Amino acid sequence: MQNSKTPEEMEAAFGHQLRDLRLRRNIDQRQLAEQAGVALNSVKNLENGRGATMTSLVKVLRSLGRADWLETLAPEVAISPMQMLKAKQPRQRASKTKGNANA
Amino acid sequence: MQNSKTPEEMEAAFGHQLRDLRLRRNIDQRQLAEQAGVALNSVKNLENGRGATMTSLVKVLRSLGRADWLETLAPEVAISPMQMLKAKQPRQRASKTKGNANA
DNA sequence: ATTCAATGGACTATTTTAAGGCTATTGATT
DNA sequence: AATCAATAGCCTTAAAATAGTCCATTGAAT
Repeated sequence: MQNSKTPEEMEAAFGHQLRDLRLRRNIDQRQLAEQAGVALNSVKNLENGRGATMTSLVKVLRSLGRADWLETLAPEVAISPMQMLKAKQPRQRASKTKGNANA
Repeated sequence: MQNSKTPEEMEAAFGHQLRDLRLRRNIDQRQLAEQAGVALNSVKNLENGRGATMTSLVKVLRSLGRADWLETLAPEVAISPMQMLKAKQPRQRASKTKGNANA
């Protein structure tokens, strides 16, 4: 069963989490905006899910000390040190073979 | 020690993770764009860290089946059922008291 | 080695967000 | 209950992202 939230709702819910993080640090939007190097309006937009850019998000997360979260998206595949040697990765592509890696 | 990556680098690194997710599903950028309901360019921008909106990000994550990730940002604070009763939450604010919640 | 599709990059027009300021609410503190 | 700062919301301008198209590059399959 999928998540039935609309993208708008998801953005708003996400904004709530951002606000929680900020409130736990007990700083106000203005302070966060200053520290992050974005406009106060950008913080408002983020927290209220009214539209924002990745750049603003990254800067704000950084300022909140949660930049590490951005690295938790892709479940890393552990590879052996031996494989590591040949594992250069210049521009992978999706292949045409019938079998899908995972659904 | 903080993460020394610049916001640009972080965005690029994040884009890589997005691409990995897509490749594991073995779909190409065009397919992902269609499914997500965004332009091919938006997917390119996301994966290459060339600037994107929250909206595009949310739509793409949704399409990749990783919308749940968006809910993992704020480490939820478990509160007792008793406290739960008084825990309505209409518009919290940062307070002025000297003690910071956490650094 | 050749073929061909997937990706990167550029360009233009349009839409959206950032930034900065200003006012109205509202919550926390007194 | 009165005060005052934190937040929401709107406005304008500049900057940035979206959408659509085209072409060059390159990886994968033959």
